[in-house]
Amino acid sequence: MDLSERQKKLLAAIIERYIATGEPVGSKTLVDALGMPVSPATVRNEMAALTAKGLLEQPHTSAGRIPSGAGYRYYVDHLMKQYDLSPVEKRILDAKLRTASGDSRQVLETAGNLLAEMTRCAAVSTTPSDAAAVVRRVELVPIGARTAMVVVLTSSGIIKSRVCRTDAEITVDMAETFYNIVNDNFLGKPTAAMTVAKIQTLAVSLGEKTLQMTPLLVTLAQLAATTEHTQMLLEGQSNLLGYREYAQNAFELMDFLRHAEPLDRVFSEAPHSADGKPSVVIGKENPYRELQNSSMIFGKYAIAGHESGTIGLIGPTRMDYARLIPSLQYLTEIVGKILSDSVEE
Amino acid sequence: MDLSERQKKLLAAIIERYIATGEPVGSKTLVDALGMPVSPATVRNEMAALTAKGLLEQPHTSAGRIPSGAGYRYYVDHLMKQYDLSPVEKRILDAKLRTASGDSRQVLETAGNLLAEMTRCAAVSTTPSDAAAVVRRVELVPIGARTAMVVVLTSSGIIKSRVCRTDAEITVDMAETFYNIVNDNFLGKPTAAMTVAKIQTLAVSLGEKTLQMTPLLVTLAQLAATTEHTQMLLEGQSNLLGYREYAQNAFELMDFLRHAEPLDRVFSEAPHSADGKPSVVIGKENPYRELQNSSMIFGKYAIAGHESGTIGLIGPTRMDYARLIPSLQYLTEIVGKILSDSVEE
DNA sequence: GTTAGCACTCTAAACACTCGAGTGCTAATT
DNA sequence: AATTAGCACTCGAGTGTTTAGAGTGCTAAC
Repeated sequence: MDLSERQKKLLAAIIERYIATGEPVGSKTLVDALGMPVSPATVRNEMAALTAKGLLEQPHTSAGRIPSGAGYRYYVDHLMKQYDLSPVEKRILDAKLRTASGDSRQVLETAGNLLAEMTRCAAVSTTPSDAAAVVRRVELVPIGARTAMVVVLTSSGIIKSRVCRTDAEITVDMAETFYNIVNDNFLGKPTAAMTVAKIQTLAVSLGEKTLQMTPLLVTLAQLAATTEHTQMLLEGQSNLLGYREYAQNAFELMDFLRHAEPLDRVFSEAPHSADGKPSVVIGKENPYRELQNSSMIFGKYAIAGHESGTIGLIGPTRMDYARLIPSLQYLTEIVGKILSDSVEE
Repeated sequence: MDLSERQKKLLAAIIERYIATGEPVGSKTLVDALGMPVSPATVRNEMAALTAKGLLEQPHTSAGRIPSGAGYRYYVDHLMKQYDLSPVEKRILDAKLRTASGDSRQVLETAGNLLAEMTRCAAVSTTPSDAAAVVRRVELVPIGARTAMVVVLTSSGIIKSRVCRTDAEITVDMAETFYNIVNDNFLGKPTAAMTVAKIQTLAVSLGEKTLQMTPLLVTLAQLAATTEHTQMLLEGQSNLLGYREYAQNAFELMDFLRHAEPLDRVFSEAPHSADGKPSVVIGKENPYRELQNSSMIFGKYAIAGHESGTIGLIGPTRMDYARLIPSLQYLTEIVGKILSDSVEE
């Protein structure tokens, strides 16, 4: 698909104007607003050509043009000039995220909130996960006579903890047995191996002594499960209501977003550029019907060098790609950096 | 306000029908649907009487009646027959909540989700808090050479933890100093006393040795802060989009809900019945304009006997009070019970 | 006290009409 | 050969009018 220089300029102008206003762009408006050194008629001819190539669409005969999916795609791939965040904005983001640091979920939550606020889109993110992770450390923190906190640390730096209540009192002896069981059976093994089933067979084979501590072990298994099963976080969905294009089917989309599971699949199925650049999925390119008049931008964040989770944006197809892509990219970077901090080098 | 038996019956019928259909109820429809042993004309007379008393309203002269705020209020206070959850439903709720147990936030989140799902309303909840809480225990869990997890337990049973990274290596000696500082200064004191400012003056007075551990102490202060500042959780806001009455101003309401702070105030300001029954705020009774065509039902849950947080429902004024009130009540009870489990007796 | 009957009211839907932004084509201009 | 002015045409959004129907209030009869 080759376009003349003028066509490129025009296409970019049309798309940018449509993104800004949300209304079909007509030839006259375009010439007036952009001060192009040509007449509306010329512009009309070019627009007809671009329409023929499938880059523009006409809602009806006597309306202006709006970009087609292919139009956006061409724009994103070839025309768009990305607008990076200013150093000041970056510093503000940094600061806000740092204060949330500590719990990965909280970092992602604030990241999502910031992103939603900045972009007026819905922000989605998945908590870190690493299927190949290995159990690196388990700790039992006494809280009360019959309550303890179980802490798991994996090789990929994920830390999870949960409070657990046992039927019997937790003695030093019992804690020791717990550590022994853990050391013998789970340390250095993949988290996936630490299942409830495995623990039950273990409890049987070890006999009476372990009976009182099954709650502890079960909690451990549950924690292991959460390190694998990634959670989805969704922020700022209400932003979408501000856009004309969602006036009718807002409910459908929101309902879709609320059921995290398919979204999770969207991310893993979608093509993602290898080089750390965010991926863009535009309108109909999307496999799910509910998302076909939306676009998504998403990128992976890496903890200690491993791609661990995704942060994404969902908004109308006429989103401001030129600004949002760099914003998202910066955020994935900084989130990765912050989350890596809790992993030992 | 005294009504005849027939008027009561009629009012209840009108409200219930309006709740179900969302459309103004006319005299004929009412007689047909309810098989009342009177004619539409009689019903009309009674309706006129109820309108005169301010319990019903007419959108326009030739439409049916809809309940007024006062009408709902009368219904909720005097007419409504509450529908409890069935034992089966209760058991299902129980089970689902139990699996989330461990982290109070997670319990509330699932509770909110379940509530939203069941009621098709938005569910709000606040994490437990207790201003009078005292620091009962602090633990430092080693994670790596320079990473540790700080755990705080308060007298009201709130447990919070966060991972912290220090500049220097964490030695046994250092941990001991940390415990000493904590024991001497914070244990048994209110969480509110454990502020960053306090910690800084402390660090100065104790000199060099504590310098390396300020990150740990700061984390501690942050944790203390989170035990006081309650968080708001909001689930199922998209449910609201399903109702006709929110067609236009959905955005306004959602935006209001998203900014948790005022909602927090709503809960604390609103009158709450003393006896553990949920409170109901109907339409215009609400102090905030954005909520004035919504109703709220909310109740407090208690951890170990102390009222600790709120769970609430927000929906259109024509919500199904008869079912939602008992559902909410049951949920506050069970959430309180589950959260109390992690507190020692 | 209840009910049938009837005139009255108001909304929502259907329809006709106008206005204007925008188009595509053709012929003139550079 | 590319550009542009001119012009007839299209279509949607907005406006006024009409009509059907649901629902009401009132009166007089039961």
